[in-house]
Amino acid sequence: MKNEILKYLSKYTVITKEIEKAISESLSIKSFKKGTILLNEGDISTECYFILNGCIRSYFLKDGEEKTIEFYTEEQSIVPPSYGTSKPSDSCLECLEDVVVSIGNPELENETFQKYPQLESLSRVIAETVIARQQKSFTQFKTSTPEERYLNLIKTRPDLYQRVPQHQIASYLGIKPESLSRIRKRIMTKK
Amino acid sequence: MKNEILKYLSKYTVITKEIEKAISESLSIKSFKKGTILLNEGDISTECYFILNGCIRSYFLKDGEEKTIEFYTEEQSIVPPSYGTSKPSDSCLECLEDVVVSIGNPELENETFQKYPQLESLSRVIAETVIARQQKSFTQFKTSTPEERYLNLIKTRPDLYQRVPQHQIASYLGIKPESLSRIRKRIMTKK
DNA sequence: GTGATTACTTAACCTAAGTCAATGGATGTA
DNA sequence: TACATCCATTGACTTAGGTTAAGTAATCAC
Repeated sequence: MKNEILKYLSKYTVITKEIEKAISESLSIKSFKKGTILLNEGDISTECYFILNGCIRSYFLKDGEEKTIEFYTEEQSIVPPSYGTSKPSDSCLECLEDVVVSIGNPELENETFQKYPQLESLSRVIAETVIARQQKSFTQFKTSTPEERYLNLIKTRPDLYQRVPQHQIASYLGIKPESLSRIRKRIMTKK
Repeated sequence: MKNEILKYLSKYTVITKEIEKAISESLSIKSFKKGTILLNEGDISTECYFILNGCIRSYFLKDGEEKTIEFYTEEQSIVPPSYGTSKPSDSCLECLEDVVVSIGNPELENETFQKYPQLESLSRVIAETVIARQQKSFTQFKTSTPEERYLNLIKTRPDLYQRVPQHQIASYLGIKPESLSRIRKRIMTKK
C-alpha cells in the first residue's frame, strides 16, 4: 500500500531510503465504507488524506443544493481548506465508493517535518505545483462554455462518468443537471 | 521597503532576528515602468515577485483575445505557474502601473532555504493557505452568476476599479465587456 | 417483489450573456 | 489642433443555460 505513496512522491523527487523510512513511520492507513462522511460542515478538520483507492467528493450547501467542489480519486491528496486552522469547515467530504486512504494529522506532520526536513521541502514543491495546476483549471473554466467544460472533463477524467452520479458532475461543471442532459444530447446528435 | 515583506510574513509566523537577516540577505528590489512586460508567452520564467507597490496583471491569449488571469497588487506574491520548471510560460505578466517589486529566483531560493529551513517551512505554510484561498475563489466563481461575481469583486477589491480598465475586469470575470457594461447599468437602475 | 425514492430526460418558456454594429467620449500623438 | 486609437455604452438580435413541470428509468428498502 505504501508503495503507492512512494510511487507518487517519486514524480517529484528521488526517493531515498530515508524518505522511505519516514513514510513508513508516519503514515496510518484506513478504510471507509461508501457513504461515510469524513468531514462535515462545521467540523474542525484534523486530518488530511492520500487516496490509495476509491473516490471522495468534497461539496458544500448553497441555496439548498449540494455544490460539488472536487472529486478526488487514486493518487490524489486531500487537504481540507480548514485543515490545521482550527476553524470550522465550510465543506464536506463524502466517500462515493469504498475507499482506502492514508491519513495524516498536523502533529504527526510537524514531527515528521522536524525529523525529515527533506519531506517538508518536498511538500512545499508539491504545494506549489498544486497551485499552478489549480490556477490553470480555474482559468480554463473561466474561459470555457459549459459544453467545452464537459468535453474537457470526459477527455481528462473519463473514469469519473462511470463512478459518480451525473447530477454531481453537473454541479462540478457549474451547471444544472437538466443542462448537462441537454448538452450531452446536443453532442450526440452532432456526431 | 523590506519592512513590507516582514509585515506580510508576520501574518504567518513570528519574525525572528534570523528570518529578518535571511530576508535582508536574499531579496533584491527593482522598479519597472507602467507597460513593462515582465514575462512573455513562450518565455522561461526565472523570477518570482512580491509586490511592494503597483499593479501587475497576468493574462494569456485565447481566440485572439486577452484573457485576464489575475490582478496582483500590494502585498501579493506572483509565482508564475512555469516558475522553476524550465517550461515555456503560457501566460504574460504586464505592469499596469509603475511597480516596485522584490524579486526571487530558484537558485537564490534554494540557497536561502538550505540556510534557513524555517523559511522553507514558512513557504510551505503560505503555499497551503494560497491553495485554500484559490479553491475558495474557484468554488465561489463556479456557483455565482456574472452579476454576483461583479458585486463580489467591487466588495472585496474596490480599488481595482480605479486602477484597471473595465474590459480587463470583464475578462477577469469571465464575461464580455458589453455584458459588464449592461450588468453595471442593471444594478444602477435597480437601486 | 412491491412501493418509494432518487436519478435522468424531455419540453415549453424565460432570462441574460454573446454577437454584431454603431455611437460618443477620452486619450494620445503628430 | 486635428487625427487616430482605444474604450465604454447602447441597441437589435441570437443563443444557450435556468426554471418549472412532467414523465420515465433505475435504485433502494422493506
